[in-house]
Amino acid sequence: MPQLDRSLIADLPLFREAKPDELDAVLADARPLRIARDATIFEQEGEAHSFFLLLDGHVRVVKTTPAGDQVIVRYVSAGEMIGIAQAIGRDTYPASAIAAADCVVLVWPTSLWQRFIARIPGFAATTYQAVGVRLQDAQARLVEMATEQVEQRVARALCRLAEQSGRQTEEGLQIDFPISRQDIAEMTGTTLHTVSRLLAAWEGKGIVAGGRQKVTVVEPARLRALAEGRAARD
Amino acid sequence: MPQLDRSLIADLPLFREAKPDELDAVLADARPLRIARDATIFEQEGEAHSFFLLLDGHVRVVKTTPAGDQVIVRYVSAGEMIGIAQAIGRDTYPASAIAAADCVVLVWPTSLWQRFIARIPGFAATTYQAVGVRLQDAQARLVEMATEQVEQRVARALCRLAEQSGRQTEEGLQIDFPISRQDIAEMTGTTLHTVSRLLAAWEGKGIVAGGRQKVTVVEPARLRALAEGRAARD
DNA sequence: GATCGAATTTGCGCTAGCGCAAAGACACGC
DNA sequence: GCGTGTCTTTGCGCTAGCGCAAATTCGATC
Repeated sequence: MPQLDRSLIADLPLFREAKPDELDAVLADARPLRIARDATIFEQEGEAHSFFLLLDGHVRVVKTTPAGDQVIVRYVSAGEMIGIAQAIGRDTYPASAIAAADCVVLVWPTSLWQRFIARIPGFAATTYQAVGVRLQDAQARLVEMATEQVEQRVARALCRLAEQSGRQTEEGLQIDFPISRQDIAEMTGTTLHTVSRLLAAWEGKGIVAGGRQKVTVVEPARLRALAEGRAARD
Repeated sequence: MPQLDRSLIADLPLFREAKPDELDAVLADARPLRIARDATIFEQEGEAHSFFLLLDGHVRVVKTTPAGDQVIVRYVSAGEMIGIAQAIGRDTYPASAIAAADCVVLVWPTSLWQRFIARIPGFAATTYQAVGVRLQDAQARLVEMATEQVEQRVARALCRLAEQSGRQTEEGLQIDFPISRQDIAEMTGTTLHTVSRLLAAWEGKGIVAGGRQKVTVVEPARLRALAEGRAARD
């Protein structure tokens, strides 16, 4: 059972307005859980009986088509909630969540959702706002998928990942969890082959550095230029 | 000034739980507005000073990229709200709204949003739920864009339009507002040329019937089969 | 009903990027 | 240290669908 750092949780925007005793009551209802890398947290179309707060690690949210293709809808970082399907009126998860690295989550039964809303001031507002942000994000990606070439989309995806979860190393800004070419392909609607070729080309130009399940952005500015369709000089 | 049918408005899910006098108070604050086809209701990146309820007509919500490409994010039918950017914490519209047919809308100044939330029970819940539905929809389209071929995407778009806004005619299920090949292309991330070719092919098979700014679905079942990737026999 | 402009159709060449396949490279367990 | 499986790289052919351009049709306007 991982040890909870109460003060860290209290600092989350989600609980900014919560009174300490209410927060404690709510935390007492939570079950902390360690989740190993690649383990499934919940399954697409599965019954939504829990919601989660990601305390540590990274989670990949994936949709699978009837044909079996997978698309990565988003990556979740610590401090965000996942599995809040019931918040938007669904009783089944619209996607699967898979630990992209070892994770620590807090789990509540769905039945407590209403109590959350009622007892934690600001919780509803923050949560619904987060849904709005996700909508904006999804629409932005829709526009990108519709108008941009593969190279641009991959560059953009890497920029996002590096900004959201980049760790500074001596080599550059490294993505903080294992990510394969296949994963990048599933974020951008292409194939791992094309991603591999692109990364190889960029590595040749010194923009990124690759590795097994690893990507490091060496020159963020040039990658961003690619992402925005500004032709990189040479 | 169009004449308001109060009972029609009161029947909307949005106001299902509103008390009659509160509803009247809120409607008194509204400015009804006729909007001619192709007129802009609000502009992307424009300051969000109003929100709208679409009473009649159809509205196209469009995002424009820096490169000038347009993508149709969704079509709005009567009874839905538009321009609720401030509800999700933005002070500028993330997209443009253009009347796809002659429209009647109710307009409120953004400053009244909080009053709406406070005075109309169920309004906040319904609205946020609608945002959730849009998110689901956007993610579903993202998956489609990432995994499906153009033919499938166009078939799907037509299915959606026909279901959402189809009017039964002797020829088949006709989309209820003027829609060009270009529009369909902007919904599906392709070009008007490809859409034209696809429609011509389908028309030859008797699945749809075309026309200038007009599409009629003659055999919905076969179109759906195409949309779901089930190979249509011949 | 003649004119004009916008929407649509159609042809043609071209290429981005997919699909398949095979060959490396690396991590991990024994 | 060795084997094994997974991840990655790379080559090669092919095609879906784009871009360009020209011809055509249809509505609207005067």
